[in-house]
Amino acid sequence: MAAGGRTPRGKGVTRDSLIRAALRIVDDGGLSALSMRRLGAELGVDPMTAYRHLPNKEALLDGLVEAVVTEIDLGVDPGLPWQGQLRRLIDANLAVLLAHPNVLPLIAQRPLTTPESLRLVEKALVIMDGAGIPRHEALLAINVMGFMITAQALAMSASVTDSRSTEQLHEVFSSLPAGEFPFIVDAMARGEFIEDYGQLLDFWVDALLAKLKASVAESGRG
Amino acid sequence: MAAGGRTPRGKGVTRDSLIRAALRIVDDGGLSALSMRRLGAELGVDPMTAYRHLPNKEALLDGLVEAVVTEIDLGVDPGLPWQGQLRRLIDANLAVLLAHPNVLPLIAQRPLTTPESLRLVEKALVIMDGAGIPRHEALLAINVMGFMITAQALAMSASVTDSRSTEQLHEVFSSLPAGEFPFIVDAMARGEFIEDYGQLLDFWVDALLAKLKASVAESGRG
DNA sequence: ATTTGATGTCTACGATGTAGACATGTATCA
DNA sequence: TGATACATGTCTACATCGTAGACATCAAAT
Repeated sequence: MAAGGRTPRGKGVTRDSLIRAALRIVDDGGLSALSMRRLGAELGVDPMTAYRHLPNKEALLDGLVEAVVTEIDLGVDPGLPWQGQLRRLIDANLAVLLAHPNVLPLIAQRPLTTPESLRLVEKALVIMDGAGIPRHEALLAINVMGFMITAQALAMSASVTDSRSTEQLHEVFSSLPAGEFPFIVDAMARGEFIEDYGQLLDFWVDALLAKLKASVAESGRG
Repeated sequence: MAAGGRTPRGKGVTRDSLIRAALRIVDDGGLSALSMRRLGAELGVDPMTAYRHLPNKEALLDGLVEAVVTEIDLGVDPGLPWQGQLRRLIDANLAVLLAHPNVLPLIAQRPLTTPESLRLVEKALVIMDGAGIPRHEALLAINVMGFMITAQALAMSASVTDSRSTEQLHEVFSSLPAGEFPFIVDAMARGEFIEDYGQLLDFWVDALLAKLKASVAESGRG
């Protein structure tokens, strides 16, 4: 049974099927729903089976992050100006992270040095090089982008998921000593606190692109 | 015994002493070293004692974050230009995070809406208001600062702590298919990858301050 | 003197990650 | 063909975790 070219030994569990099962569990149950026992159950298999394909749970989590990062669509229209190309990359990255909000805490804590995320880095380097941005500045910008995209995704998903963030947050703000936090209370009263995180995205992307543009001008002069 | 004005019931365990003990444990054993049992041992007390002062472990972790954030020195010289004042705030914040690198994963995952971190927000708002920065832009900038300071601290502490980041990272890079990642490999060969994270800090702070300056100019015109 | 409430202790439960021995079936080689 | 090795899945077991719930102790309030 289990059709396929190769005769599959056992029940056909692989590193890949384990990671995809884990992603399913995390996507609709949160990180805390993912235990090795639950993972085994998802595949109808003994919990210990996973350990034939992964050294430990940490490796499973690494695989989760890798799987999500691989989903990022790196296709950008080379006809766009470099700013537009970078923005596309950012949006694509953000979209994927928001599609798997429960994986975000993992992504936030792992270095972005896996081969998968390096594809993204390479792409950004190509774009920036074409724009005449000095290599050093490009690498700095890539770091900032990586951090901010994750942070942006965390903020956006938290504002949707957490019942606290929208509801209890207002409560916290309302009970602030107005004498001690005049500006915050005032901003709160005027409803100036950020609710549209798209504005936050535009803000920092704009700041970053402006900085890069300036560095092009400078190095061009030199 | 246990001198003090009030007659202390029991062994003098308080929410405060628990959190300080927890911070000690985490600071020199990592987050994984912090268990309720270990916490009890640190104070020479039954593990369950903590539950008389905290509803659950989550609350303990919240307390840890709160304790660290409270350490931030908010004193800035009002004689400095507003850019310098903001930079001081950033540096002070960063310094405290780096003093407790093991708490960083917690900070990265919690919303910055605790009363303690609001003191920092208020301070930043005051400075920016004095500089004529529109309230809306100020709030956006504060968000970016919060995220980037945490990310910066994570990057800096990881480059020190993780044996991977300095050592195995070079190994990963060396074994890259040069045909597929020409720019990365090239940058690697020239030693252009970031090692001094101070440059990263300067880079994004500069980008942010420039953006704010521009928004002052614009709103002044309008 | 009696009650009350706060604090600390003890025991116990279910869940977790994973080590180690064992079973089973396929591929390899004599 | 039969013997051997290896890969895969299973089973049992253990230490550790967070924490519920009953109990003990003792100062403060009545």
